[in-house]
Amino acid sequence: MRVFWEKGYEGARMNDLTSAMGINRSSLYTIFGDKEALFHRAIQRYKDGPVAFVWDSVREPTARRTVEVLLQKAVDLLADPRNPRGCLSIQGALAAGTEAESIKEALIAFRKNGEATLKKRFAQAQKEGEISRDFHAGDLARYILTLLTGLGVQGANGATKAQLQTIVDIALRSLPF
Amino acid sequence: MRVFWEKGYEGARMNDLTSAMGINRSSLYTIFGDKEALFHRAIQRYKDGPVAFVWDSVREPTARRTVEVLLQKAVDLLADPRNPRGCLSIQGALAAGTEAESIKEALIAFRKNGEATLKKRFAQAQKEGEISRDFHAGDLARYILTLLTGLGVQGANGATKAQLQTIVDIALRSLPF
DNA sequence: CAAGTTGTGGATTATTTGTTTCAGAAGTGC
DNA sequence: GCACTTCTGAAACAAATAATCCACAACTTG
Repeated sequence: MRVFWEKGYEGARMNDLTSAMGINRSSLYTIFGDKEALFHRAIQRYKDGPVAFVWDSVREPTARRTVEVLLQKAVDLLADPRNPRGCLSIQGALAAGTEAESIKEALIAFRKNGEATLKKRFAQAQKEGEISRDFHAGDLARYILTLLTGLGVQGANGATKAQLQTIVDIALRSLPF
Repeated sequence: MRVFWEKGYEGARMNDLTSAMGINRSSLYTIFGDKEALFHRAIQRYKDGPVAFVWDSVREPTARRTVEVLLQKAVDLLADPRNPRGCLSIQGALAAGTEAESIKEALIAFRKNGEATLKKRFAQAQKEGEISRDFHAGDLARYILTLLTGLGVQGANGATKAQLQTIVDIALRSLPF
């Protein structure tokens, strides 16, 4: 997961993967099948681990709090020096070679999944009266996800934690609802 | 430019490039040198053409108007069916293979350039009293650029023009200044 | 038309990629 | 201690890559 996170799908060479895992090339193939299968496992691990907060955040008592937690944890993740820079779902999507189309689709689906989860949370907030019904819940979700992915690219560019924090502060101060 | 835009740096094979340009492989090498040199020419063309509006927008009479024009033209560009999806500077940057480091740096520099231009515009707006001095001009520029790159990823994901438009509408309605 | 420049196609090189194979070492369970 | 599974290391493979070379055609220019 960490290697794919750092180098993207095509950027990660089998040598990088085996040496990072501390196992032999032969073993890797008998255990995981091939590179693509391994990558899908890595995405799953990424979703269950480092970015689980995206799916957890919707359990906050208010939609506003959800967004606050979401963006704050994104800053923490992106600025943690123990992690590769940026976001696996963006870093990996570059897989542009026509053959890697399925990789790209898996990552887009991954992001759409997060978007849908957020949309549901906003719809609930509208039922509860926290958010005006003038908005479409899906639009709000897409807006927040745009901020989130933009933040990911900024992190990959080498933005400092303070800079990421300021971006989030500005975004939160001017939340549309 | 169009091929790199669509497939990224490593995703673009020499065959794609020669057939898109309608010239021979030999000719390409004698004219441009190698793939990397060609890519730098493509970036320049991208900056002078499709995304020139980023550097033009700062000439709008107000900072608010600058941001409005910037984001609006981004939507137009990303939704134009004649263009590849997404943004060359993002699509290409994920070229992560260690050898392509110089490519990544060139694209980061490209984006930082846009950020600096925007920062200058915001600083001027502060001098003129349009924007409160409570902000740092650089922070605002980074915030807008975060939105812009996020928009680029949304476009690459296949968002429709209406969806992109709505994101921008929300962002503009809740501009921090 | 003739001389010289420029582009062409095809073959070729060296390198790198993901993947497979296989004999043998290391470990495990009875 | 012996059968059996699991892992290892190294070699090898086919495919694809960027890049080079060269003889020949096409064109431009005087």
